[in-house]
Amino acid sequence: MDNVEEEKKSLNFIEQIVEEDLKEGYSSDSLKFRFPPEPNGYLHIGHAKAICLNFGLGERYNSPVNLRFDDTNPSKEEQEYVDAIKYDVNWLGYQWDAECYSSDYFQQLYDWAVLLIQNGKAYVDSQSSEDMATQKGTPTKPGVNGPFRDRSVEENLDLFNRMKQGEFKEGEHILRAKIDMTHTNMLMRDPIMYRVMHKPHHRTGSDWCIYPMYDWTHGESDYVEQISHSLCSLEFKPHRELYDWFLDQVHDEKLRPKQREFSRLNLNYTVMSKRKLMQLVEENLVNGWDDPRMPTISGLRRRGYTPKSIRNFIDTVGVSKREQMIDVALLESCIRTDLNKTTNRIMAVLDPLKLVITNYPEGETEVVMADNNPEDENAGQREMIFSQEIYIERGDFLEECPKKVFKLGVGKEVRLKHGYIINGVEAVKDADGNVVEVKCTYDPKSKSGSGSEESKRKVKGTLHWVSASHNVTAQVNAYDRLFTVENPDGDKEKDFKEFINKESLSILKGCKIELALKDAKPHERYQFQRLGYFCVDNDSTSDHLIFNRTATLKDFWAKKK
RNA sequence: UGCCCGAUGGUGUAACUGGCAACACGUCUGUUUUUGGUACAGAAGAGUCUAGGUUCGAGCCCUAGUCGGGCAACCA
Repeated sequence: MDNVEEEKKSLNFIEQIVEEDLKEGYSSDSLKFRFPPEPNGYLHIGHAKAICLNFGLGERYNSPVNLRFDDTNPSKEEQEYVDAIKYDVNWLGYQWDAECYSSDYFQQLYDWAVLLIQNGKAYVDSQSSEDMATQKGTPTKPGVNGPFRDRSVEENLDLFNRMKQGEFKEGEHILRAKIDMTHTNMLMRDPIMYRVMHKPHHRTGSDWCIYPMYDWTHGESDYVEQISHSLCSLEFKPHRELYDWFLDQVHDEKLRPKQREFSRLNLNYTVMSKRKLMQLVEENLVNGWDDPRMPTISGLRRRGYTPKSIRNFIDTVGVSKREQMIDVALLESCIRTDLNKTTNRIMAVLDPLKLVITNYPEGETEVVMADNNPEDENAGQREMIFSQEIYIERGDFLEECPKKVFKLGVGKEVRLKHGYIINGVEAVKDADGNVVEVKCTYDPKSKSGSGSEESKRKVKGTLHWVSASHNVTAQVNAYDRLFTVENPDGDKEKDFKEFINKESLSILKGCKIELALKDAKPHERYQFQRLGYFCVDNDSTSDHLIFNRTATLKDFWAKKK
């Protein structure tokens, strides 16, 4: 049955490539993938695409997937990021086969570089970066050979060795591959393989003062690990030629990895580059990498997103070679679908307005039963306390309420969910004319679940509520999109930060929550009836409850207005 | 004056590799509902960037354009 459905779903182009390879002789146990983040920042939803693609392939073909940290630039990389990345990948529900580091291969890479020098395929250049840039030409103009291009093997070997020994300052010498300065692909114009860097590395400490560049490192690392399919994003397409050239230099009879490229994921109303996300964090425009407004995995987690919803989202957007600009509405749809089935419903009043039921016996309370989740028969029921004074949502009262609007008004009735049907009598106002309290009457025979005729009446609106003396006060963080425009970095004139939505966070204090949540723990998720899905924040304590709004419910009425 | 990708409803992805353009999200309309949620039923919305060509037949193949993106860091 599962197979039938599997069969029906068409393969994405990467899966088709793998299938093709399998048909043409790859054994199924030769399949191996990898996810290769650079530990210089936190993972975001775009990385989730790469993670789900690679680990998804691993699951599909029962193949190992390595987690490889591409740590060849000690000036940007930190252990903190390594730890955060591992946490995120696990959280998404994936287990890597081996935890690898490009830095594990520094010695092997060095030995191969020596081999290239010996074969006349690499040389030490000793010019300034400006001179080298000039010689490199432009996309439309071929480059020219530099003066050190024909150094002898012996001299190159000696210089390269002394680079490694730390005899030179940064920028004095670099090692370049000797390919073709007139190549139409700029990347093939004698690309740099090593630079001198007197910086401690988060793993190798001060063992090295030369560090390999990405192009030289990546393919050879794939080769060492025997990765069959090395998947990366589209901008690396031109690098493939170089990837293959470098592999040619060291390849023997072992499996030869192949690089293939797919498009990045972009979401509207946010930015997705690590550099820009870093800026938001460093300039305190958000509260850290895990700010619930951030498109980072950690941000989404704190916001209340589930791994399942993210995986489902990634599955839905697909894999192709055209730049995707996905509507956040799709992401939201994914989390709603998940949470609708799994979260218990709770009454929470975010903007409380006191309501007094004048014909309800003063000082009396009673217990009413409430379903935890109408979508889940096994979710059971809980008790709520009903009393004469309760809170309703300020926005649910309109003194003069039109028939078509399902709210409480003076002379207009409404049902209190799991409670009684009430009828508005009077709006009590302060000196400025603000409504501070609403008086109403209730129909004692209309109690929900009582089975009475009165309880079965059709009433236009149903309100959520919480007893005025039986509740817990909480803070609710209501999040909105971080940017006011669909593509904040799409404007050439304006900086993306000019489009930041100043109302992206509304902190609501004094929210009244049903007593059942008084001991709610961080990460717990609930549906606040009629409002949306909420998640207990990391910093929440029983003394100071904090909820983050994950997503609102779909609101037909809000759109209507 | 170059090289490399890409182009299918508003968005994204399909189309059994040449046979009536489908699915999801979004939008709209009903039904049900003690959440203006969910569920259910239905509708609108593209004739596949353009022009040629091959073919009985082209979104798929070929040619030439157009448009969009990428390529000149001692970044990855």
